[in-house]
Amino acid sequence: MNTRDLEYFVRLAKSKSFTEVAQYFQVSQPTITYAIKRLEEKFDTILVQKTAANRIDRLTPTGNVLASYASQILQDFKKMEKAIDHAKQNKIQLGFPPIIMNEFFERMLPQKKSFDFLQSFHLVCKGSQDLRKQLLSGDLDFSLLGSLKPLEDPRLVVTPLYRREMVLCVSRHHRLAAQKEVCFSELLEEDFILLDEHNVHLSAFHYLNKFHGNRAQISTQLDNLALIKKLVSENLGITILAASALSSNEADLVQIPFRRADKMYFYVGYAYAPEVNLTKELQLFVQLLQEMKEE
Amino acid sequence: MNTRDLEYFVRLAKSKSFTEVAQYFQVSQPTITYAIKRLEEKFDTILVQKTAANRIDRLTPTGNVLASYASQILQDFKKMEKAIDHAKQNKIQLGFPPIIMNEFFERMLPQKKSFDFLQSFHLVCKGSQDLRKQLLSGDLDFSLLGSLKPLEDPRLVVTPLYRREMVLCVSRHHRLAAQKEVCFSELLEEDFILLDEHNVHLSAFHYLNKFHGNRAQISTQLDNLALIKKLVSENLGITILAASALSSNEADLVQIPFRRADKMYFYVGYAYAPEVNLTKELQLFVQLLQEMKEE
DNA sequence: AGAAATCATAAAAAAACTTTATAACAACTC
DNA sequence: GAGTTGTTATAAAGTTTTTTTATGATTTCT
Repeated sequence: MNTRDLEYFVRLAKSKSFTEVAQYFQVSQPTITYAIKRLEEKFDTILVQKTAANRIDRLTPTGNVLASYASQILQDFKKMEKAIDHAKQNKIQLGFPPIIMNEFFERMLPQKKSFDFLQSFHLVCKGSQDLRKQLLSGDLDFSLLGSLKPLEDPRLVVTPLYRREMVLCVSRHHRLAAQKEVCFSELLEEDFILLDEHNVHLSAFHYLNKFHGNRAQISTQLDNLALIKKLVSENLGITILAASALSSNEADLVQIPFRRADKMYFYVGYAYAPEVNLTKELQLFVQLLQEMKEE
Repeated sequence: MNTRDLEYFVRLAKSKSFTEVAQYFQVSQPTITYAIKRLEEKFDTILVQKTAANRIDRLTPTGNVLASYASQILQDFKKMEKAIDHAKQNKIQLGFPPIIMNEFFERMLPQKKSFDFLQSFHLVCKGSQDLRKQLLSGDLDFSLLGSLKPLEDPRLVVTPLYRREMVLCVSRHHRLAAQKEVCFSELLEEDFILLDEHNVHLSAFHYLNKFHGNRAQISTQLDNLALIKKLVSENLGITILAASALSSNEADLVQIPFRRADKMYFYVGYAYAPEVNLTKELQLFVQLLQEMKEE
């Protein structure tokens, strides 16, 4: 069976016009008519309900089923093509949320064995939401993920690793720097410097802010964690981070836990699409992650 | 692109001989040669590594990736065909483990609204292991599942509902019938009458038995829950059931909880393949299940 | 009522796929 | 080591599948 027929049909299911589909694929109109006929014959069913005037009325139940399965299958074809492209380049596409990346290198690089082995990976550094999408579309083979809720996704093979507390991060010269604990309500007048959209930090801020009546303001949003730390260390604002996102040598930064009611956790795990088979390199990497978890 | 080429390739990946594949599909040998060539051209990569003598040495990395994705996709095609067949018959294939079925009808039938609406379903009553397989192969559209561990499966959309304690079930004339609690070690000499393979009850028995040194014996295995109950009520043996599997009108049967260390739970939930879209009927059914959960 | 748009069908053309026939080569066999 | 067998590749012919062109039937719009 030819997948082109499925492409025609999936488009038809949306556009509801044979002519439009033909134009879209730059083929003649009978091409579409015959393609649908072929499918109807193959599955021995009527897929499209027509009006008296031979216009498309709507899809039959079987048509709906076919449309939903076929569009999934076509996506899987694209995924497959991407996976083959990755294999050609001999590099595994590996996703890494920025905050986790920090922790990973902080901990792993001293052991240096992680260095050479990262050569077989191409690192993609993005927010967890984007990473998840890219896992599903096949752009990534494997990814670390962070979330404010325990990780799960029925479409992926997800393994949780550990969780870290979300903490307030301020300059050591900040008025709150000496506090043992902090409540979000004490921060309503502060300048928040946060990672931009798609990142968990922003969600954590919004969640706490909503809880406290949306009275706090974001002053700056950046896409660069290092820069945020720089700004905070110069006391130009404060930020919210996972406890692990701070390196030991950042003496100008102070992290303060939130009070009970405002405590949030950052859940870290890894995920991959069920079709992906873990290469030796990935298996090694998973082992490394597991070791990291146990520390 | 023609899926036949993928079928040829997937077979080739296993058999490692062009000739064998050709014989298997009852086509001439050059057909296979050309099919592989087409794929190699399409993906612009070499899929099969040959020896000097043009024999197959092994698959290249891209070949491996293609083989793994392609076989998944071919399975998905079969799934799609089955789903279309179900839609043709206008019946949703619904899986039901026998013990859950009992609880469901016990609770739902008095409300009678569940009756007419079951007409849109074709019920398949099997052990949860089989049901899970059939969900994956597309033979089932939706299924209830039971398990001794909290339900999960990355390949399915799984929703947990509730759990029930596994209990010992004996006749009211049985020597233990008056006991408030029982330890598996007290049962080593008993005649166990259990559901046959693929059922959770058997696993529960094996688990407890192993824990207690495999000293107990199964006397009878049947595939019919009603018959088991009948035999137990006539004191011909004892069995292990989920607490919910007993109806209120079965006065001859007594259920006894296990002692702490021997306690096991039966987790109940429902699952479906991610491609399935829930019809109105299924949505209603899910609602019913959720209500059942809350009681 | 005429023009424009939609889909269906038949016949021809083009493209894709398979077969037949044969060649090349290595691996056995005696 | 010459002959036989088993393997895959290639070219050319043949077959099947898909697309196009051309056209007709019907409806909708103006």
